[in-house]
Amino acid sequence: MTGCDTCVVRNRAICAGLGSDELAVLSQMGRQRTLDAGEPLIWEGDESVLVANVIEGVLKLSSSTEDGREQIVGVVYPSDFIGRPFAGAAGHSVTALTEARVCVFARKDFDRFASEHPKLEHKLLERTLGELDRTRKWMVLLSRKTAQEKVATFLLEMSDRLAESGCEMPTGTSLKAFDLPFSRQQIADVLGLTIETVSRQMTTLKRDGIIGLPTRRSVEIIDRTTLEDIAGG
Amino acid sequence: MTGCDTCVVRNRAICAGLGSDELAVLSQMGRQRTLDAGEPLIWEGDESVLVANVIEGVLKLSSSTEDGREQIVGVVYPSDFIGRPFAGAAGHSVTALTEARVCVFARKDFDRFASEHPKLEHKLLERTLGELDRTRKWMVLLSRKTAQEKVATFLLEMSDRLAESGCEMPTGTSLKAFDLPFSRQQIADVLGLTIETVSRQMTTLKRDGIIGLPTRRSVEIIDRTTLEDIAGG
DNA sequence: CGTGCACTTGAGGCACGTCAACGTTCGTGG
DNA sequence: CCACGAACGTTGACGTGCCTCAAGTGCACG
Repeated sequence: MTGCDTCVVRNRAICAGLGSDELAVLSQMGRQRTLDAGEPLIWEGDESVLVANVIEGVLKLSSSTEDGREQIVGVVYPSDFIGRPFAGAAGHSVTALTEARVCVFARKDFDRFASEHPKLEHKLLERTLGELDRTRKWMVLLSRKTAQEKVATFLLEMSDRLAESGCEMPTGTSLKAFDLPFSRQQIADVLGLTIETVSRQMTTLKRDGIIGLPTRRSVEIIDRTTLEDIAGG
Repeated sequence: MTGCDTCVVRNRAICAGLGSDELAVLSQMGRQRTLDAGEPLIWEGDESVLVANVIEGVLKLSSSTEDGREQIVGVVYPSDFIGRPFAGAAGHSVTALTEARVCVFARKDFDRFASEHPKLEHKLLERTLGELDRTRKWMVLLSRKTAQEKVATFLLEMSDRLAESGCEMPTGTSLKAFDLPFSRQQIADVLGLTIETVSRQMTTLKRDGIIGLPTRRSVEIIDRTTLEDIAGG
């Protein structure tokens, strides 16, 4: 039964800023849960019964059209918040991409606690506003960028966000080489492309010496400047 | 100098739920401003100096790639909130589509007031969460739907949101005929299409007797069921 | 009655999707 | 430890939906 005191995201998640007495109450309400890669946490359309903080791992938020075309509408990393407080239904599914550890709360308990703790709501508001900014930026990518630009942007964003969440380095750094938490299919789902197109773009970038692909799940950014030029916007 | 008491969005905007004394303070901080159609309120990348409530009219939130391709990332209606509290820079431009009336606040004043009034922050949080839901739903449309589906979805959404914001009718109704606050170019920018493609799809829907186009700015939904089928997802 | 802008319509090209075959990695059981 | 099969990824050939470019057409303005 690990307490919040030892939580690795203690100072970055929405819990930051709470006093130790408040934290004690909150930790009574929550419980940790581990997820295997591929394991779902929340299903699209289900009643919104739980919310959570990501402690470790990467998860996807996805939504599908009636005929089964999937689109990943968000990706969350350690210290990010999951779920939909103050509403009845979940607008999207949440699924672990890697092994993950999350701190889960019953939504109703959390709603009540949040309503009584303005500091927490403030943190949550800031986080939600940031997520909205990021989502809107992603909309431009989805509708106005070419496949080449999309893949380049994706690789750069991955390198930045993994560096942030890994957090062994000063903020502002980005990784030169890293393991993708995504399969090719999932990359396609993030970018609104097909698996074949993603594969072709990756191969092209590799052939041009801009990136390296040591194994199927790992990427090395060789010429970041050029990659940024290609990413554009 | 119209006060908040007589404000038409008084009970729907984030101000709802504030006591009359608090409202008095808030109204001291804000001032009403009218905008002509096409007039900008906030520029992308500018320092975030103001936030606002929409009282009347429709405004677009837009973002562009470096080479000038524009994407509309959101559309706001009466009672909606505009701007980015708690952050330095605006991620997107805000421009009036119709004549509009907004209630403007200096961002710093608003930030301070919000931090001291949990009820206001709570309303803002709910609104932001709702906006995030809507934005994510729109992402699926942008990346996974065909031009035909996009236009159909757009027309249905317009009819719903204009009915809501007009608010002379019970909630849940949608308009059968209405005036578009958008030019063809702007519709294209919302849907991530070109003006020609939008025009062609509209013509097709008209030829098939699903919609009517009495004038270039007005739309009549003749066969809503079929339109919903086409919109899909 | 022109002039200009918003919109429509048409012809043609290209980026990406589709379909299909093949290569590679990895887990499983003999 | 190797053999096998399934899942994942790559590559190629081809089709098509939307974009591009280029003329019209109709409506609103002086």
